[in-house]
Amino acid sequence: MATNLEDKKISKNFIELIVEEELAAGKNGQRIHTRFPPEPNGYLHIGHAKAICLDFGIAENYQGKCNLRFDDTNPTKEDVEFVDSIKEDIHWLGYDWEGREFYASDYFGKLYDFAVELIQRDLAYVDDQNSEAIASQKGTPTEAGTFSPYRQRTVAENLDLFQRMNAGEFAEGSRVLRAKIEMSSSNMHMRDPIIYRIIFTPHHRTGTTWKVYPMYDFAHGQSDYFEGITHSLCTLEFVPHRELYDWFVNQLKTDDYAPRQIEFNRLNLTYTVMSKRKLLQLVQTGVVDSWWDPRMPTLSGLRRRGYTPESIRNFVDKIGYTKYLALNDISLLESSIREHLNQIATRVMAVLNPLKVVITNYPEGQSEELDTPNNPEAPETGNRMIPFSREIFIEKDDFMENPPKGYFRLFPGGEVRLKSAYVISCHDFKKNAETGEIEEIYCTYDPETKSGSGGIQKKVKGTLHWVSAPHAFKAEVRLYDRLFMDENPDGHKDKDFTEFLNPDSLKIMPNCMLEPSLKTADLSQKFQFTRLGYFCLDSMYSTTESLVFNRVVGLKDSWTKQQKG
RNA sequence: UGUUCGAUGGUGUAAUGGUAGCACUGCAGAUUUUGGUUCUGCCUGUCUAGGUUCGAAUCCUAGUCGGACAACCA
Repeated sequence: MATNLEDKKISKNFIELIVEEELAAGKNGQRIHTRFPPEPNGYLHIGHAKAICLDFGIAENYQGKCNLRFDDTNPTKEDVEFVDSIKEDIHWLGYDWEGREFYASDYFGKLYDFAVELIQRDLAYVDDQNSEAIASQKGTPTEAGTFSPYRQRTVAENLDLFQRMNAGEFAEGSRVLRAKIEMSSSNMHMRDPIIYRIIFTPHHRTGTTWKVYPMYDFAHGQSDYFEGITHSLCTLEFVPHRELYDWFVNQLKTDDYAPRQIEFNRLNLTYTVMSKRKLLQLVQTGVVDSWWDPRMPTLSGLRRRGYTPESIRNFVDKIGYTKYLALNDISLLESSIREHLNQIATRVMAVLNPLKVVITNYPEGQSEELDTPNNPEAPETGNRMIPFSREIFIEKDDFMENPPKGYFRLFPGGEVRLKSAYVISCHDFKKNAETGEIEEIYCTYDPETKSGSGGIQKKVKGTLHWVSAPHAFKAEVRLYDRLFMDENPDGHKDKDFTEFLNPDSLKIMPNCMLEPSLKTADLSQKFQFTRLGYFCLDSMYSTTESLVFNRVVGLKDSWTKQQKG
């Protein structure tokens, strides 16, 4: 059968192979239906993007459907705030659920009825013990559990009690409903799992209608079943839940159809943490400014940082789906965004650490407009004019009084080309006698070397970026580095992940000088600051009066690497 | 001393019994008005031991190592 996959890539992941086998066998009438089931208790991160791409991607590639279903079975943790951000992030990534927006809470009635049915079939009972007592009877992975003293209650008594639990007659934690399965199962999840608990916190959608709420295991598979899901894709830690998932579905099903749970490896990235709890901790302790801080691996953070949805989808496609617990190198993510931004970013000039250069043979008060390409990788984007004058700024790093071997930039007696302008040579400089700091440098330019003029093709080693001092405007630029200094910050048993926080993950550069065209920059644009990296406007701190730019990622820099080397 | 899932270069991922390939990283070199891009080359791999087979990364057995599992979380 023809799939959209075939013209995209050659190799398929193990889930696609399963799907194709089932399709070939005619399972479920060759229907493919997945779901993305976030819990609305936090912001989506790039690990969720991996799941989203799989869930929606499988549907897309096999002419199927993918539902969005909020797994909102725990009102004490969930909130509408997160529902909206989750929907926004999925759309931003480029996926759509075509109106099939569901909630586990949509099924509270059906789930309650199913629980009642299980009680009637003597497959569920009300347990009056507290959580400690229940836990102690659970046994351990190597020892069987023991029966609850309430396991043999009559159907009538269970029915009455469960109804009264939901009526609010009993305190939170005083009673639970348990499935009656097998206390000696080698799978802990099968040892009479709790399926309903009493919660009085109002639910974000159903308010105070319910006093009992289903547990994940009692809601997820059944919700899949109600929605006609064929493939319920989740992460590896749910492998032991599958037996229970199937058990409930088998009690529920009336024909051949049953959803199938398949587990894949979650995303781990070097130099970052991915758990919602830890990300929340970073927000609450003020390490970052919000869930959408540009250093966060959240989709909102990556978006603010300047990552494109294309680059994230591309990255996810490259790391693949397996059952191996992998730790993916962050450099692969960085290469994905560089690859995309290299194609689409407008090349502009910005100087982060300005050093004034006076071109002593350029007439005072004169200026001119020079032609420069917007993006050499995309010639169709055309050219624009940039102003040039007697005084310009270059990067402090681009001048050295005593340069080391292999330094291609400016030094006394040396010459360089100014990008899209002229070749200049340095004949003098001013140095602060006390601090030793270079304050100003003096150069002459060669009018014959104007870029694109067809004049003298002088060969110089280096080309520098620059801005015209009287035309440039000041802006703030924020440079980001990885949040953690350890490759696997939460992979140490004896050390807390916060011990590895990088104190230099944010560097604010308040006095950058930018070329005038950047004054009208907007949030939709991506830039390459020539020779520096990729940048975009910051959506939180930028105002029309004072612009703030974020560095998405630096350019590859073999010079710095060589120096440190 | 349980159950269960897994193991292919530094990292991630292909090869579905028939030439171990790709991407990232790293290292060289070429090109370049970005020390970017692009191009070329190089480095490095089937956890171990048996077995099945003409042939094993792939199948079988045992071992080693790693993960998950004892929330009224999802």
